[in-house]
Amino acid sequence: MSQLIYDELERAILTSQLKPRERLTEMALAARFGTSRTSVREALKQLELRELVVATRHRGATVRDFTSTELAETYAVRAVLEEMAARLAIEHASPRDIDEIERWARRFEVACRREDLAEMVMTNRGFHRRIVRSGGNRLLVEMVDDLCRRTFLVRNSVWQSRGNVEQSIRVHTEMIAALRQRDEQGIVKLTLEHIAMGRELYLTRVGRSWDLSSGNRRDARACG
Amino acid sequence: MSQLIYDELERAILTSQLKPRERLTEMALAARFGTSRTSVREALKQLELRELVVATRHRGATVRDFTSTELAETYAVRAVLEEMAARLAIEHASPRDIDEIERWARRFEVACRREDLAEMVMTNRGFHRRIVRSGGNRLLVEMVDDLCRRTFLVRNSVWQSRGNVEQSIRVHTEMIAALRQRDEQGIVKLTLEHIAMGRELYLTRVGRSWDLSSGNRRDARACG
DNA sequence: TCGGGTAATCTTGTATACAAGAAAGTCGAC
DNA sequence: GTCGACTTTCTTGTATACAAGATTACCCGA
Repeated sequence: MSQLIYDELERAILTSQLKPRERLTEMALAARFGTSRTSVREALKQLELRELVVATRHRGATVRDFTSTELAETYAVRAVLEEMAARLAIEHASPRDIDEIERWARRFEVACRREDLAEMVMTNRGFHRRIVRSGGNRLLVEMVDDLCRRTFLVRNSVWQSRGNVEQSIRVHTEMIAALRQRDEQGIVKLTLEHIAMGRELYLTRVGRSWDLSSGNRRDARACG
Repeated sequence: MSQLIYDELERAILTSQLKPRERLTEMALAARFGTSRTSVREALKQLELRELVVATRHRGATVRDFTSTELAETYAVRAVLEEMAARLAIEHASPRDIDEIERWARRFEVACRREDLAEMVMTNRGFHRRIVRSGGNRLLVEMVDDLCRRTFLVRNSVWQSRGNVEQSIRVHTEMIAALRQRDEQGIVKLTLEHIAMGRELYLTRVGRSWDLSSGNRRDARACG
């Protein structure tokens, strides 16, 4: 039951139905879900450990908004882990894996044509997660997924630009081709470019709009 | 309050006072800590999300024991992240950082001389965590720490061998020297060797003693 | 002696009650 | 009118009660 509440809240946060800084009080959620505070509490605890909300004593949970520094750190680690995942996928992905990856890419395209933002977020996540999964390291799947969750606020703004959507679709296609050809260098390049696109976007959009005020503008500590 | 219970349980698990497969019932823990089930419940939930225990419906939580495959996955990811951390440390560690790293190394040596296993676990953890922290990426600190937690059962057996203890102390010393000389290749080499040592140990010790029976002996999916 | 079914027990899932502490609103004094 | 202290309200922290399900133990029969 608390898992259902967690899933619903995660979905709401990832699709920006709940926005950063928004407050989530246990009683309000309990009323909304028609349950008691106990289940809500567990769901919030889980959200807190996954860093999607931040809880403060006697003030309740608020949807987390990441600082520029924290996002930079996330992208730096993601780059390293997704590069590893890409290499593993080249080595271990079966034809069936690749077929399924391609299905996710198609679902993403459909969502793009319908301009269904929530579905775009979910299918893009499915696409990338399926690639990592094909590498065979299940821990890596969890870790990359955790990192992707942290970048939700960027992902939502990414796809308000038609150009970025087109580029995402193109990169997906090229990644599938690289997988089929077992082109390790190719997929690593695409993966790193894809992540770099997200990072650039947060620098130009998020960075400029509200994060300069936080005064926390150290370099990203990216690796290499 | 639940945080105190969490800390105590984590410590007990990491130092093998609580062994894998051992059951942790909410009521028993509540009685032991002189509190109610509520706080215990939150602590257990946190342990579960950190993967130190596994909870099954209506049966309670048991200290997790990782399969050979899961440990292999952990070491593979750790290698990649610690390599990143080592490079960042070379680039960003200040002299004060390195001094503090050295202090942790000394505390570890003292613990070794006293053969205080719990203190050895904690100071070794502190040493490595401090290196990662000196790189400046705080997310990376959390992630590496999470991974280290998963290898507790190996770490405890590592240091029952005098030779391994000596080697750990030697590697620590060499890592500090590499940091002072900003020797990137050197520290990467040491880091990867250090992790490989742990992996070899689980293969020879844990792997042979009880995990072959699980029949789950796929390759480690290590990267590169 | 072994197997199956039933009942007792154990353990978690869920709801609620009470307490404490923080935030916010209000009243009064200057 | 504004500042400050006080009171009210809001929200979480903690304990407990009840329900449901799973396991376990036990008993009976073959």
